[in-house]
Amino acid sequence: MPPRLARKPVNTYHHGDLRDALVQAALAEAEQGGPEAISLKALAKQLGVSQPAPYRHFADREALLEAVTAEAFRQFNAVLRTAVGRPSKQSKLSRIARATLDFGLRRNGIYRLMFASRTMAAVAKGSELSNAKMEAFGLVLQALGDPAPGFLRERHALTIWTGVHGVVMLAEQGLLTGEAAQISIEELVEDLVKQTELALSVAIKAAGGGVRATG
Amino acid sequence: MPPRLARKPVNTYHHGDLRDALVQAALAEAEQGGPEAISLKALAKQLGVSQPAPYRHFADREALLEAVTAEAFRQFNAVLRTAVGRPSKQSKLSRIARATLDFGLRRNGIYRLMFASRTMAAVAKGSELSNAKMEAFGLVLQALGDPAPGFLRERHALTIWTGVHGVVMLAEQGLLTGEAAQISIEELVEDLVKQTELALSVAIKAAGGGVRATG
DNA sequence: GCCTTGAAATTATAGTCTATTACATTCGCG
DNA sequence: CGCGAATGTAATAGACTATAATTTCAAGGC
Repeated sequence: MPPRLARKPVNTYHHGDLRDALVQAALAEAEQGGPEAISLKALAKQLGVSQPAPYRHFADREALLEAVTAEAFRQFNAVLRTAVGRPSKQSKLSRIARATLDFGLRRNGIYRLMFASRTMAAVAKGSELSNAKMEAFGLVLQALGDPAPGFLRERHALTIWTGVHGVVMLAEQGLLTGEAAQISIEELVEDLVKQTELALSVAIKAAGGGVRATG
Repeated sequence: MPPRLARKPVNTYHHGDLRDALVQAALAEAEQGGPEAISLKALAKQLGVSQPAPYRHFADREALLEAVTAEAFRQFNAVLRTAVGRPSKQSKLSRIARATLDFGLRRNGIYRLMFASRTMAAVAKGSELSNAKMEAFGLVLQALGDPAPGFLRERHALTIWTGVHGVVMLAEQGLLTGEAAQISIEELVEDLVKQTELALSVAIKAAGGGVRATG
């Protein structure tokens, strides 16, 4: 008397949802060992299918990596949205910077998949992946708040984003620990945020006293 | 009448300097396709030796990558030293930031080898590689000039370094081009430099008006 | 000058991974 | 029900890392 499973008909020839299972399993692998830890063969074995089965769903390893990266961006964006939405005494910019830092350090394998692998470079815009990427940037833009004119906001969004990105990557390399850095990573990011906010306010004033929110 | 070659006895069973040849050839490969483009087998073929020959000189692929990375850092440091030393109207900080950006974009495969691969993570300090890495940071520190007390210099050296690093990595991902960025990469770095210099001068004043150079 | 010795290569081979081809099975729609 | 598309398997080829056993060569002691 096999319990009627609404989905996932166990013990069938067909897996049921191999494509999604592959993406999820690969994401778990990447979380541990980064992009290079993803092996189609190992994933197939782990999921109990034959070794070439994944090729039914992905043209090659790169195609799987792309799908995994898109999923990673979706999770990242969810984290950013939470950070932006949560009420706090800190500025939105500070919250989003901290959230990015946290994600980048805790889930570094995935972070590297997203930002430091060759996979992203060859991606067509308009693709699932490209869109997810753009959304992430949009969230940072949004975090800078309304008071600045568009081009200033963008400029400073880029500054903060690249800064945090650099902190994450160098921290993972061990370049920010040990005797080289008496300053903590968190302090460094906080510095970054303050610098950006300072520079933004200066720029706004310079742009002519009474600039209003432009959207 | 074969021309007497001081070294490199062509056509001998022993290559002569396979180790160094491997490092140089691997560096060339990495320059094109990044760390993952380095294949011991391909290098052996290219250099005209048998496939396992490289293992006489490197325990495994990772050991070669480490040696290559060390060499890459030596070249990078030479570039930085040149940038610092060259007389210019721009600040040292600006020059070193631009030099890093230029290196990171032009020789991105190598840059990724140095800063965005897993190789660096497991490196013992005191090693050839670790030392080369530390020297690079020292040069950035030095670029911030004398007027700041040590801890402030370090703080801002980290800020500028992480910022430029982030710009390079995101630019390579295509995240700073297209409609997303109406600002040029060079402008972004210049912004970064100015922000850092501004923040540093503010910090120095805050630290108590008449702070002298402390070395 | 020979002869030992060790470094630096070589051939042979095992094992992992990506990827393709040809064949088998199942789902689902008419 | 039955047929075609989707999804899976088995078999196989080819690239790469790595190890083991063997061969070549240069060089120094006697």
